[in-house]
Amino acid sequence: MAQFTIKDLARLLEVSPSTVSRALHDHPDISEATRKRVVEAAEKYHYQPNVLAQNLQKQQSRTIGVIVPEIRHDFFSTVISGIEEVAYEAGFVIMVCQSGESLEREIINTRALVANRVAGLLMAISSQTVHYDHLTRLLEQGVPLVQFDRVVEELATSKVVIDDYKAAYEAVTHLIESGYRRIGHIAGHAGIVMNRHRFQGYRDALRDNGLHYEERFLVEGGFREEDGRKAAETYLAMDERPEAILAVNDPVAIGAFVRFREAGLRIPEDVALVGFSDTPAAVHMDPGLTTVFQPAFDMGKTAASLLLEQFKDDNEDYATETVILPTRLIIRGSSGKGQIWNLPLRDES
Amino acid sequence: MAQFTIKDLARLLEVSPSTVSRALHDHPDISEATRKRVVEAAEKYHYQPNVLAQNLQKQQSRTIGVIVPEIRHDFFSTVISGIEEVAYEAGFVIMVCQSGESLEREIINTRALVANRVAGLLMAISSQTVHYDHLTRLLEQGVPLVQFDRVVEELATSKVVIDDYKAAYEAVTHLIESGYRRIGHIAGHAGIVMNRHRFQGYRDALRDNGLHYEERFLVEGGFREEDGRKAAETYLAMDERPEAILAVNDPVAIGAFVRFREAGLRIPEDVALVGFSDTPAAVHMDPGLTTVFQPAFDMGKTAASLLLEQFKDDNEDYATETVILPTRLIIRGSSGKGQIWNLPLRDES
DNA sequence: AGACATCCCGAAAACGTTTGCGGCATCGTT
DNA sequence: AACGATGCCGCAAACGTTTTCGGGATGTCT
Repeated sequence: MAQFTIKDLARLLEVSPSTVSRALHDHPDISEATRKRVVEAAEKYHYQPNVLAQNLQKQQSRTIGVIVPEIRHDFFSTVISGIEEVAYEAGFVIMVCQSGESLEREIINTRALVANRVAGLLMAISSQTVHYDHLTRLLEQGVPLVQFDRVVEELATSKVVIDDYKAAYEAVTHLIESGYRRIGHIAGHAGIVMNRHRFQGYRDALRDNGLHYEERFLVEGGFREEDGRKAAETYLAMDERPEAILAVNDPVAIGAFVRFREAGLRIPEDVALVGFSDTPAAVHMDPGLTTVFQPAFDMGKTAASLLLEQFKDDNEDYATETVILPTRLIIRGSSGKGQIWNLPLRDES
Repeated sequence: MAQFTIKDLARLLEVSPSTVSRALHDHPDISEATRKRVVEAAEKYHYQPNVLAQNLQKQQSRTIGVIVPEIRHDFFSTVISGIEEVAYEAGFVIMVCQSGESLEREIINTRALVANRVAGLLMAISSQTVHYDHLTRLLEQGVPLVQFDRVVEELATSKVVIDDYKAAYEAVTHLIESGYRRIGHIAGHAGIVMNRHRFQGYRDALRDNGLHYEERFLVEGGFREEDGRKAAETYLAMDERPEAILAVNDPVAIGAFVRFREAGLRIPEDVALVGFSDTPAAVHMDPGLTTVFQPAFDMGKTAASLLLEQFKDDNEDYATETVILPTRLIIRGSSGKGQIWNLPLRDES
């Protein structure tokens, strides 16, 4: 149980711990002969450096912290996958926390991660994050932070997002071009900028196409399938329903999809649906769900890359950067008379 | 950038570092007065203990390592979610790595995690893990390890799995009771015990119902949708096809599902399908995919709990425990004339 | 008044590394 | 032969904690 340390190794080889340390790090002061001797002995005795001690001494660690609302959500787990990928390449390891959409827990998580002296932080804020004292504190302390997906714009950090406005705009434009006129929107909580952007894109697309925005067709909810069901209920209770609906994300779209089906409505004849993020399930719906593909994996990779970048230039004022990843509207059966069975289209880059 | 340490706090309060440390840990030797003084000052100056230093000193950390094949897979991300949940409750933080189904990377990951002195390890082995030297090494070093889902049985660790044999047995029995006779199986790589168990369950269910196993109906492949497609190709090329198929997991089932559809086959009339693990997409297929529900979230929770348990009794020989989680066959349209649209049924416990 | 226990607190070592500094050989140069 | 340069290595401090040990007050009891 007691670990095999650098001192033990030194004793066995009858050299000083300093020599061992230097030998293992290819320090020029060490002769080739002893270097070899040390390295071989280290191999033989399965010496494994205590990273904790190293980090303590070097005053920096090679772990990066990640906080997301829910790990199990397809989108976030894919982002994390991307993060781990580049972290692994760079010799980093990741610590992952989920806030469960709770501000309190998000705060505790950030505390825990900086207490663990992560080299930097990657996060997507919870939907209940109404103030950012914990994040500004991070910046004051000089902890590198880059936000992704759900970001607070006011904060001077690097960000990687998609162009929610444009994506929503294009999605609605597509619906209009497909002949739909009364177009509704199941929005997410307006506290999150992302949601406001999507809403604005929706609204402007209507305006630019000579349609006017009708508030009664706007339903606000959460991010889950359940919220989509509820929204569908609301629409079903109307005497005049929208012909097409842009949902804030896929689960919500799917929830509405299922509820409409249960009510006997045909998709897309009675009501068309467009989602957001291309969940694996989207392609397998019947008809397939038209949706805005979000490059989740890429998002994770670039967010992590941005953070690593930031590590290098340790000049005080690092120039923050905002990367906007391209989205792609994937048109399937739920929004027109088009094709039904599309092949899966995911980012594997 | 320089951290605010316990020494700084001590200097400001004109006490010794020892006193500060003790005060922050509610040590009885400290008077209530100074305790209060210290705690308030710590709060005021945003003192955050350096966990690295603590861990180094205490010779133990409060982080647990997790290694899975792929984070982005729905099943694993759900397991991780469960792990994080109980880890969070217990004041632990998790380090997550993915092996990408590569043995080499799995080895590197374990090395990195023990180098980081995690308190224990939770892992599901990769499909290419053909030897376990790295794992036996762990046990020799006394690193607590519990395996889940994909386990190597020979290893004397706690495990949490499902009864793959029984689940497969029941699934096939269900197919037989639904009137199917020629039943095929798209198996996973036989190197993984889980796959062998499922195969045995499949085979025994046939035997116990007076049907005999026909090797031509067994197709071996991987875990991904692509593998399901390929398997379907194989079946399509046969002059006599199976009437029903048990797939090793949902993605594979879905891949086959889609391919069969493309070939003009009707499901379940021309070919019935049963999957494994109840992916979110399964319920939204049309017809819905019959599948064996695996309590992924629960699996993560119990695996983590088992590990925490092991931390407590630090007696040398901890009694390893194997927990078998119950599965449930969720019957949907793909395996009979039954109901088509089921509501989502997932573990949220 | 002495003995003793009790209450707080500080000094210092330890956890496993890394690294600046200095020292001893050896070698080449004059 | 004396000198400086070079190559190789060890000493010891440091990173931020925790914890053992002990010690100085104060209080209590004979």
